[in-house]
Amino acid sequence: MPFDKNRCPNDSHGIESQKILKNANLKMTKKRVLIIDCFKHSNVPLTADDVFNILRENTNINLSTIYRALSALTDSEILTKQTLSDGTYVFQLNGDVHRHILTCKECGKIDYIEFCPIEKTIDDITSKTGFEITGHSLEFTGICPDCKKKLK
Amino acid sequence: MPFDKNRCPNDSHGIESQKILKNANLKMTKKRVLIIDCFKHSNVPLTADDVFNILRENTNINLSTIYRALSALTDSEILTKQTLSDGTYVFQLNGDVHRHILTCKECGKIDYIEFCPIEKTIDDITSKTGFEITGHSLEFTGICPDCKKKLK
DNA sequence: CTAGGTGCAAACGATTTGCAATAAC
DNA sequence: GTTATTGCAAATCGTTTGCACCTAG
Repeated sequence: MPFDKNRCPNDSHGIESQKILKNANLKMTKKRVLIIDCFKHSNVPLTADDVFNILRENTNINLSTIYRALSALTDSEILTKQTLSDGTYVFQLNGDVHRHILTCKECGKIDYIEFCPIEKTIDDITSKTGFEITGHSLEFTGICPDCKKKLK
Repeated sequence: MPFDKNRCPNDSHGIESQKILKNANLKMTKKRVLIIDCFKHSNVPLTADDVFNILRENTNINLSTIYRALSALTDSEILTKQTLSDGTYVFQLNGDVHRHILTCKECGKIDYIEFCPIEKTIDDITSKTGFEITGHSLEFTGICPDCKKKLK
C-alpha cells in the first residue's frame, strides 16, 4: 500500500478525529486518533495490516489494538468494512465517497472505483425480498490494463 | 444448509457430471462426480463445508479433497467462487442463473437473489478503467424480514 | 476511582500443503 | 506404468480472545 502517494497535503486532522470519537461515545485515545488519521490521509481503503505498517514506523502499536479499534469504529459506523475476494477485510471512512473494488486475476493488484451502479436498485431489492438493505459490497474481478499488455 | 429442502426430484445427474469433467480435461473420479452432483442438487450456493456435510452421510470423503476439487473446478470455470462478508467462500455452478447474496446483520442468515443489477454497467466500467471485467461479486447486508418483526 | 483501552501471547478456524498410498488413463 | 487424485496430519495466516496492566473521563 503506497502510503506516501496518498498523503493528504494539508493537515490538522487530529482535532477532527477527536470530535469523531466523542460523537460516537468512544474514549479518545492517542492510538485511535492515529488510526483515524491514517484513513483521513489515505484515499484508498486500508486493511488492518496496512494501518499497522503505516503506524509502526513512528509509534509502538500492537496489531490487536488496531483490530479492536477498527471493529469499534465500524460498529459506530465511523468506518465501513468490506471483504475482499481473498477473504481479508478493508476499511474506509464512512460517508466518504464509497469505493468499489477491482481485483486483477493475473497480478492480484487492487484498484478502486468511485462509482456505484447499485444505489438505484436497492429499493427494487427491498420490494422483491422484504430485506431492509443497509449496506452492500461489490467487487469486480478481471484483468488490469498492465496485465492485458503483458498477455499479448 | 437445508439440503433435503433443495433436492432435485428427478435424477441421473451423475452421467452429466462425467461429461463436464471430460470437457475440462479433468480426471473423472467418483468423488468429483459426487461433488458436482451436490451442486446440481442444490439451488443455493454451497461452501466446502456444506458439501462435506452433505457427502459424509453416505461417503468417506476428506475435507481437503473437497477443497482441492472445488479449486480445480473453479479453475476450469465449472464452478464460480464468491467470498461472503465473513471471509468464507461459496461456490455455485457456472452458467447457472447467477445469484447474489443477502446477509442479515441481526441473525447472520444468508439469502440469495437471482437478480443482477450489475451486468448492464460492466461495459461502462471497462471504458472508465481499462480493466477487462470477467466476474463480479455482490453482497448486500441488511435486516431480514424475520428480524425486522422481532425488532419491532 | 472505574470502565474501557492496550500489549502480549496464545487460540481460532477456514483454507492450504507435504507426503505416502491409491486410482484413473 | 505414469500421472493425477486422495487421505491424513500438520502448517498457514488473518483475525480474535484472555488476562494483566494502563489510561481517559
